[in-house]
Amino acid sequence: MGGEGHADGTVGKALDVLEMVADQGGPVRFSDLLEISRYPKATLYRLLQTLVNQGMLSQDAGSGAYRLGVRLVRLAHNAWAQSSLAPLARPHLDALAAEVGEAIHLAQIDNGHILFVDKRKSTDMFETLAQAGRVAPAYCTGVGKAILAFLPQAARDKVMPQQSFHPYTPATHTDPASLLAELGIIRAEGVAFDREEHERGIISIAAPIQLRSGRVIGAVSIATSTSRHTLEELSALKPRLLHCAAAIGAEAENWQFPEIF
Amino acid sequence: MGGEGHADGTVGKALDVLEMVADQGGPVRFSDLLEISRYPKATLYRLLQTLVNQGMLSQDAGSGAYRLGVRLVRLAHNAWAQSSLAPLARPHLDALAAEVGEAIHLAQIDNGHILFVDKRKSTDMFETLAQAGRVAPAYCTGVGKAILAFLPQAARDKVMPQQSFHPYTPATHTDPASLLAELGIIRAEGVAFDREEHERGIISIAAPIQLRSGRVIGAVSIATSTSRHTLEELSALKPRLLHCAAAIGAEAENWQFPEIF
DNA sequence: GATTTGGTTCCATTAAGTGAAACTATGTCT
DNA sequence: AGACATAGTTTCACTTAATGGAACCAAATC
Repeated sequence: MGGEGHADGTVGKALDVLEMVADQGGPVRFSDLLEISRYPKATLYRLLQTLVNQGMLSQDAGSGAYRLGVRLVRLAHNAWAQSSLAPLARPHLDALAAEVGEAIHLAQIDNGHILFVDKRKSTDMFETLAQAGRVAPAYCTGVGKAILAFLPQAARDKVMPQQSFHPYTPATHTDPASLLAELGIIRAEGVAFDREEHERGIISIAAPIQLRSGRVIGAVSIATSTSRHTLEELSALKPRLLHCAAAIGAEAENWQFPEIF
Repeated sequence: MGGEGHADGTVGKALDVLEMVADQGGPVRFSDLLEISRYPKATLYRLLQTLVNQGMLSQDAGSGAYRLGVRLVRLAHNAWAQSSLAPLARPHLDALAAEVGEAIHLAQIDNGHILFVDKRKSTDMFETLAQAGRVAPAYCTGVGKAILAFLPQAARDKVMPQQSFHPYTPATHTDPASLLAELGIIRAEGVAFDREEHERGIISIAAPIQLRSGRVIGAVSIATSTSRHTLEELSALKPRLLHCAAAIGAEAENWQFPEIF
């Protein structure tokens, strides 16, 4: 089983194409996609047609270029509301943000990558890479490491090979061994630090959000810049952060099944 | 109630199922979906499996209930950034919001319904139904009517039958004829008013965002509550609103094809 | 211990997706 | 203008994948 291609059936292929368009980050022409994908011309063409038909993609009138359709925005609104812990964590993040006055991030893991589902920004003075809906690598972010550390062995084994270990900064982990070593420490301490591993000058302290069963369902972090605070100063916020994470976890507990009728 | 139905191929069906889950607004069990959908058991089962596999749905560990997957949030982030006019309109909305101090909405039309793609809220004192990503009917919102009014005949004919004309308030249009009549007035005036047609106590003034070619690509509105302002007061903001809409339209003009590399 | 309810798997049937190649529409070079 | 490439669309014999009725299994419920 290779690195990628678990495209089950036609639906898988269609979604694969959708993802390709998403990755391009802008309008893509047919021939560009043809080059990137391994699908033959006609097949790709039909898949695109179908996706456009379905409103998942929209086609530029003039150029014929493809971009993601607005239907996705609508679906995601629902997804965010019903599937992420964002709505539930909201008040807790607000409280934490008000108290510490720094940027707060809420993240979940998605297929080996970190997905930011909500955030509060301290001030627009500096801008972290992260925004709600954005993705980031797990191995070099506070939230990522916090989640990885508390993942059950099996899940971690599945996720580790998905990490690229690209050295964003001199402080970035560049191999599984050193990361695993740190994960051990994180398990012991209960929080993870990002020591400018993803972005130079940006540091954070992160805590996993867990259910009583121990299952990790996400992470919260307090992020700041080195010009504003030191790691030690962040460290001082540990109790407050853990409290917030615990509060969110507790609330997630009795939420399993919002009974519909 | 169905209507709908133009499910092309397997992909269409899968997306149809996805939408069904989205509509439920929460975890759904297999049998619930089985009841709602016209698909046979085995077929529905496989479709769900595929979607879960693909991360478009996630399945609750304990109950086996389905909900929308986080992958959607990720995709939507891209969709929002690349396919809506939100990023481009951002500074203009900020400016307008700062100036008028009321709630600003930016919307596009999607399959006959209004999709809010961005907003600025005046104060959290009152909460409009609208939020980024949310949908609302076209026939009873300011932005909706502004867009409908300037749509080319053919497009409008396609969209009108999709309106439900549900009477949210006493002021809501309840038939195509009265709506069409107002659309004429809106075309003449250049702006649309929401006179508590969707939500009691909420009024707005909306302007279409158009390209030089005349094509409508969205609408901006200034919304407020009747307790804060009258329609006449809103009317006074018309020049400022039109200016904002024009500015966004002008910017959208030279944006057609952001040249990728 | 028997029966219902909710979910999963089988497998012959059939429909749907496939893709090489032919075709059309649009530039672009000489 | 004619020739030539380039980008996108359609065709059609072929192959694969989706279908769904029915059987099956598991866990609640009688």
